[in-house]
Amino acid sequence: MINITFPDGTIREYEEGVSGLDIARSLSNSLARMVLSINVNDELWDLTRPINQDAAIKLNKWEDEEGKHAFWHSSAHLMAEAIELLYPGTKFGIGPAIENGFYYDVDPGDDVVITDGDLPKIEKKMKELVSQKNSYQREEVSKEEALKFFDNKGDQYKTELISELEDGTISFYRQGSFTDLCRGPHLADTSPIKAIKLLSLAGAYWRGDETRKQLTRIYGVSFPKAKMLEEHLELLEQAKLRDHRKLGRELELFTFSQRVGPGLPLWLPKGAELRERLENFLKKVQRAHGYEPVITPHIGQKELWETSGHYAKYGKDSFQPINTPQEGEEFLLKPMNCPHHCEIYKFKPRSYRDLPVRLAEFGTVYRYEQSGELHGLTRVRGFTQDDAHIFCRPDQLKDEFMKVIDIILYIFKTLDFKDFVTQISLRDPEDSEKYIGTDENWEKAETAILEAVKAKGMESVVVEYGEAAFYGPKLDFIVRDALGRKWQLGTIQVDYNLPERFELEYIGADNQKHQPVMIHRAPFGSMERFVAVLIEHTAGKFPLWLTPDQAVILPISEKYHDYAEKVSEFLKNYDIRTLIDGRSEKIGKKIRDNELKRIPYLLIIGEKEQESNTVSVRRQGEGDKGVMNLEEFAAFLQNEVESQLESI
RNA sequence: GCCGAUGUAGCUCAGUUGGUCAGAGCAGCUGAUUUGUAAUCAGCAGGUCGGGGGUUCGAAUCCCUCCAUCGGCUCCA
Repeated sequence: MINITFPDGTIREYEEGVSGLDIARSLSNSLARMVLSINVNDELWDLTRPINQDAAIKLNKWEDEEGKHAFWHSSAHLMAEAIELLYPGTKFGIGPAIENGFYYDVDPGDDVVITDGDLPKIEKKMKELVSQKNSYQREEVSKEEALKFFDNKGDQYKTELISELEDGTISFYRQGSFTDLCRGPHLADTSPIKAIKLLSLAGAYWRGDETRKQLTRIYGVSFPKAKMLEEHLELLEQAKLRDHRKLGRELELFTFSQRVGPGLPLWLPKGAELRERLENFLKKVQRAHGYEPVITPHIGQKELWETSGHYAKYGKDSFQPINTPQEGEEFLLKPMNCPHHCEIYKFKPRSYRDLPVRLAEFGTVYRYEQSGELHGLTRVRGFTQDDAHIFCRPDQLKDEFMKVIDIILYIFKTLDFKDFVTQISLRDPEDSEKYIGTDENWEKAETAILEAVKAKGMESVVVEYGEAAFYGPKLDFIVRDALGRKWQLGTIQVDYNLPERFELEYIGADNQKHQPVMIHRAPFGSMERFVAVLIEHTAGKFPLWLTPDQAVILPISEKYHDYAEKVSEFLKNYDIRTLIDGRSEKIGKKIRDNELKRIPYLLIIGEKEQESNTVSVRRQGEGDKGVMNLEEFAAFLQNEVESQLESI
């Protein structure tokens, strides 16, 4: 007999060789039906794998990540089986469970192309296979056997994977006619997989390497209940309604023009209004934190970026130099603002007493992103960074870094961004070629970030190696869009390299020259990306202080149209933007209902209101706020905006 | 850049196997209506069917090519 310890601490005795499924059955039949995988001493196991010693276990159901993982991983194998039957000779890459479903990378051979239209066929085959209730069987194999098996099959992808594994750690899983190299765990059999949907198809380089073959990646999702699939698909549909590209057009915030060029957004009046409100908000915050605004041109001599090191690294893949009538003269559209700001720092000798110098600019930059990378407003070729560079003494670095963290957290809080991830991006220790600067400088910069983050008590921060900028490590703030894709917004980067390259200095208390440290930072990241994510987070219902049109004026008949115009003009003086409902408006547009719903205030005017120089105020979703004269309303609204900002 | 898909009026979409297939709704314009809030009525106007080539007696429909967009991959200063 062996002792099995449950998560709640209770211990029960079982026969040696008992399986997770046996244990679940011993507790209740319904549990046995719902359980999908098991943790044995914190290792993920199959339910059917025998337990031969005392162990602490946890049974994983659908609700547990580990349960879902096994479910989707098994679904991936099932899909592979279906594909192998439909496309004999297909070779398989990897097929993992992912956050929302699973995929498998397959190589059906050079003459075979799998397209969207084939997905239903594969789906159907999978469902057939499910009904066979094949079990997933684990088998430990030697490296030699494993290599031989896939060599016979001619699957070079699997043999490549196996050759990197250590003998004695290799296992196969079989279900039906399909055998895969796999660590597991898997479901006991296919029967729980009740609902399957293959979602999309994409090319994916083998092992993520651009120089290697591109396999066909098939994405799918599966569920234990048909209803759950329906709900999942419904959720995806809902998310599409919040897509910033759709709302951006509907709300008339921004557009693109093929004639202007891909990735070059055109901000429409309302979008520009929204953006301006955001910029003003940030300017106010920055003023309070000792930042000084600067303005620099959109181009600069190529030499600037040769000095910074950017040209050597990105020159070929950038917008190419601008030539002038002067032979040999070359300018670049600026892909970043740092060199310009460095030159501003150098404008005059700096004393240690002057530091930190914080130079801020909404700087528009141009980067030639790969065509396939462009994405609405989140990835564009011309965008405006809410950029600033802080030049400080080494002893001020940690404190300055922490202050920037405060600003970013404040802004995220203000805009109600709760679901963000913070990530420390360090260099890849294996690949020093990718980075400029000395090891010593990198050490210092990385240590500074780690210390600042620690001092801030940021616990959930993730450390990623190889994600650093080529000139320095950074702390990134990452937010998800409507469809769950991650986008980096705020960023803070520590840089010892540019100060060196630009020979920045200050005179210390010892009357000697010293080199300042530079912090690059952008709380929004870029106005474009930030607005995109903001649109998706708010579904186009912006907070009052940001919303482009804060009130809609409704004259109940044409007679009051002139008065409506007057009200609108009056409120403009208070920075309150209004729309006039067009039903009674001879010239003008009728406001669509869904648009009207997004405007927070409704001002109704009729005879009574016109005579008394007032408006009847309604707040969307809250009802009547009473009759107010125009000054009162302006004050009321401004008050609301203030209190909204203060309550943050 | 790579893989797959898509591209018909400002927007959302119909257009079966190539032969009145250039259509509808919304938006727009012109009249009428004057309404205290999820679509007032009538009429008009809108498109080299993404661009260019080709096949055909005939192409929105088939083929080639370029462009843009979408889903991914790679990239992301």
